[in-house]
Amino acid sequence: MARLKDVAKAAGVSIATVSNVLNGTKTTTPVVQRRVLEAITALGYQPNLHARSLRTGQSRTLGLVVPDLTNPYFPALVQAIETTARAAGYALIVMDAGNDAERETEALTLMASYRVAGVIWVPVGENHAPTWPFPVVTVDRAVPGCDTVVADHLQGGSLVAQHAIALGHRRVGLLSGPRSLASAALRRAGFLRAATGQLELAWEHEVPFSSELPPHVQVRLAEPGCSLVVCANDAVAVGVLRAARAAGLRVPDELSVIGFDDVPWSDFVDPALTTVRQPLAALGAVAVAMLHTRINQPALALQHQILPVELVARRSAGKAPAEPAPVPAARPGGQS
Amino acid sequence: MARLKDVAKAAGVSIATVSNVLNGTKTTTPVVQRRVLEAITALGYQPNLHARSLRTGQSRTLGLVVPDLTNPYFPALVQAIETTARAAGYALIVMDAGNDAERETEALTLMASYRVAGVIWVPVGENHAPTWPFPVVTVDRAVPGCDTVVADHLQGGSLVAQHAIALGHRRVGLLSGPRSLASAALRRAGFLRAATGQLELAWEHEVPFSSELPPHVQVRLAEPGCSLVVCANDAVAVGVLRAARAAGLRVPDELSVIGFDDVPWSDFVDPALTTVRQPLAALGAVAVAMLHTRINQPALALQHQILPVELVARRSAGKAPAEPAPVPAARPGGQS
DNA sequence: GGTCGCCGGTTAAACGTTTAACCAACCCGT
DNA sequence: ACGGGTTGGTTAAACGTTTAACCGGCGACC
Repeated sequence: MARLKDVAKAAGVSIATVSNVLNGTKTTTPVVQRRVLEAITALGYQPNLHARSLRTGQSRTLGLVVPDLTNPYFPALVQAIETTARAAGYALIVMDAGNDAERETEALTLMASYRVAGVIWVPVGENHAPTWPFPVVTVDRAVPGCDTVVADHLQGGSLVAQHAIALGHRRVGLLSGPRSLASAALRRAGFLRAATGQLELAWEHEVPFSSELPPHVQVRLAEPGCSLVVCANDAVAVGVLRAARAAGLRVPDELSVIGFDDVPWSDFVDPALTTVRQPLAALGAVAVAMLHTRINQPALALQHQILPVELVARRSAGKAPAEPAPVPAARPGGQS
Repeated sequence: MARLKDVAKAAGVSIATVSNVLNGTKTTTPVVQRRVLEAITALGYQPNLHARSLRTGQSRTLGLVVPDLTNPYFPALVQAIETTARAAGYALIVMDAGNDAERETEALTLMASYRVAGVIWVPVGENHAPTWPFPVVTVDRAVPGCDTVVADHLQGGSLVAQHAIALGHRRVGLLSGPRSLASAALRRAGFLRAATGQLELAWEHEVPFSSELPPHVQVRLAEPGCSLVVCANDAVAVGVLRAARAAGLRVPDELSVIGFDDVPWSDFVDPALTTVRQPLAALGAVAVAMLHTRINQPALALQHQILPVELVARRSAGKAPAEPAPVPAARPGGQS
């Protein structure tokens, strides 16, 4: 490959001059500038970023560590990160932690070897934050010493509750996600807060983020005793859809279902899922923006951004069915 | 960050010695070896790969260029590539071409600047193959000067036909993908070949890879005139599912549907899609293996591997319904 | 018209590695 | 006892950049 030296020789000029016109470090006379640029295109010169990084001590590479690329949540995030990173002049080294804390630290130390300018990190679980030799911004989970950008799960939960109320539901079942995950806990909290006084919690179960529902939940769904099931996840929403079908319950006529995440296929299942959309693209864009400013101004105060989510109403959640006179506890004087 | 020099000083030994024990270049006495290793862990030394690459002229980084990360086909592929690449000691720089040929070449030239050891490339469309300064293996599409690994779309097509025959179908509709894409053309060819003599092609339409079906196909599906629709894609299969539902046709009782790809959610739609699974993980693993050998032996003959696919039978395709005596064209003597 | 400052260019050092070339000491066989 | 091979270590050059330091010439200012 052509080196700076070759360009210099071809342009009849010193190697430093080529470097200068290349990055506009010093002013140059137009004629020599033209000669240099011509030589560059003629030789198809591409700067050696290894050499540049070595010399300048900074690199134009960002790292990205995610727990599991096949999680439908991530592709859109990764895409947004890659696109905005490249637009800002960074390339992206991606590593998959395989949902394993050990492989995750492995990945992060590797990132150190590659001398990335910074990394965007979606932590796999609860974690120690050994301090890394590069700035880190975490996405979706807060980690003590790091900048963070998360979706507003709390708001998401309350949006669900509001929607349920607006549709006229009274008794709802709740399938909440692993309590140990901050995001799941926040969704639950937001939902419960906005539900108090308006919605009655028929039952609640804590389930993993999966469409394979545990047996006791399946039997519960055979006779839900509520008009709406609020799910931790689009995946568990699909599980509920299945269970409902198995029980002969028509969705949404007899039972409404609400998911969370708006994964790409939530519009493909039948009925299409009413769910809460996470601002994946914005999450990614903000993450690289934060990282970029942190790289340039390491001393800045820690940032913590919370991005708004959005309820997308589709067919899986409909109006509450006319109450089958459900044990009229309060008799306001009507005939019984 | 700690440099080789620091380790050397801490261990009371020369910088070259440290390098030697680090990569086992020369034999060293056990005592000095221990001292060096201790110093390394004590200082938390991580080699500067930029410097190493600069010196050795080779890098431990691979590139990956894909048309669109949000395409459900890719995450599993990317994951497989990343995992096997890292196991082989490479990091992976990922770039999304945004389905745009221009951004794609942009990405590839950038890869040159990063001096990647080689790149794995899923080309966005029909293409010129300007020769790149690094080895390239393409996935899913053949490109003249490159090693290639593809799934056996031809076999996939014929598997579909065989399955249809086994289920007793006679008249089928075919929604084939863009003829300009080699993969789509192969699927079609494989299907038609295996179908001849056994299956009657009621109709065929060429559709884009999308679940939004063009209007004329929608009206066709309102009265399909066949017992099975073979789809170019899982996405279009979902489109067919929708149209069938709109037309009041029960799937699979009245109409069977077969997709292609086995995207992650094909098990989530209702009914779960019968489809053809592409060996995504194998594709990725083979791609990096090929690239690895090509990097080490540039002069080898070009490779072209075709990986077997697999039909996964789910609920969307069932037995052919008893023929409603469909205009008995051939009268074997029955009363007319 | 002499001097000062700027302008446009060059020279050379440095970044952190690897590795060829060199060297001292030691072991062994004669 | 002496020389040659081997063993375990060091010195220094090189990879392709950036950038500080240097320098000649030219225009401007007094």
